[in-house]
Amino acid sequence: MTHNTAPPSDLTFWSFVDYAVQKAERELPSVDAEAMRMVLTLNRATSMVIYDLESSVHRPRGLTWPGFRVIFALWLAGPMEAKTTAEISGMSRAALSALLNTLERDGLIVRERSEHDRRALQLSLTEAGYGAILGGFRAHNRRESAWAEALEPDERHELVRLLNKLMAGSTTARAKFRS
Amino acid sequence: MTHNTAPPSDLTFWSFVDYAVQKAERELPSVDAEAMRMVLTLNRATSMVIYDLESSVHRPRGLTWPGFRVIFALWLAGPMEAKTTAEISGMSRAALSALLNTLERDGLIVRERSEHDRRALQLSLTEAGYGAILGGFRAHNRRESAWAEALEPDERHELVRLLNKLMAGSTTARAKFRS
DNA sequence: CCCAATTGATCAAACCTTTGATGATTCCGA
DNA sequence: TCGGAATCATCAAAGGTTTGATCAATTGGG
Repeated sequence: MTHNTAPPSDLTFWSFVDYAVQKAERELPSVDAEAMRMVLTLNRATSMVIYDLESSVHRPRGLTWPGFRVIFALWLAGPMEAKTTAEISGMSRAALSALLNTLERDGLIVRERSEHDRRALQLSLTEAGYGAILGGFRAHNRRESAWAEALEPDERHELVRLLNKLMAGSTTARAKFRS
Repeated sequence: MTHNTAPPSDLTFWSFVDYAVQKAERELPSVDAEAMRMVLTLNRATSMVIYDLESSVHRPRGLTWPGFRVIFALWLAGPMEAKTTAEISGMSRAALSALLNTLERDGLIVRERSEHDRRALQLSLTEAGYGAILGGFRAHNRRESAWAEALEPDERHELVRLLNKLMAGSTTARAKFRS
């Protein structure tokens, strides 16, 4: 990889993946270019979707994306232990702890000590929490629909299948998981 | 959606998407369940991959994931204006500004005023910056390979195609973009 | 029964991100 | 040419994330 290559003048968000993969392939013969392309593309597509959902739906309603995920999980699955909430919403216990401070301060959730294990925390939504999710989720799902329309129904299924297969492979890949 | 449903006792990271989609479909007939499943799955798969890359490759080497992305872009495309760096690495100009403070303090990049436009900032890697990326990228790409092995080659291509089609649809979806 | 190991939660420090405001430069039309 | 508008970067405040440490409650082997 040369040190002082000038960037192509038309380098843009859309062209960067192709540019990066081609250049890496050219200059580093040992690189796994297809894997690189897959991870780059996956990362970009997801951050576009999430940024859109967060900035157009949730922030205007006073929720962050992580905050929404937690309220959403509690809405769907009902009151549960904080440990479970952390696991199913894909965050560490420490991150949830910090996030709960905001949600509790805003009156959306309630923290209670569990009865059978006084170390554990029981989480539940307040009425305000239900209110926050009721309006928010419809708008959220409408935007999900708008995104999904880019694909044909069978393409959506195939995308989900491939993503699930990718995740299932994490065991083989010996991936590191959130603790 | 009932208020006090008890969560199934076996609710886990892996079962949550199915559980959420089925329950939402059952209780909210108007929901677009397939769109919901697609976005949930996309989000999970990506955060697993990124978490693994960041925690197993980059943090042990002293880089965060956003830090890696910026160094990576500068390594591939050479010195460029900060505005371009922000765009191709998918972050806002303000976020890059904050990130550059860390990278500059750690001696990985150099900030210089552009000559033809004294508002603009020219970014380039230091020798330490090159050093950081050289070792890091190989380890990074090896983990990308490990993830990619979960799919057959044609499945990888199909996944990339579908993700690109999804992103291309963002115009139709009138998605909100990072400014 | 008791103490060491484990588990659940929080804290602390460092970092990155968002939105909105502020300053400095440059551009462009009257 | 002059002055308002657009552009580039940074700052400020509020939030969420990470890793590693700390503290309390519970569990289990001797």
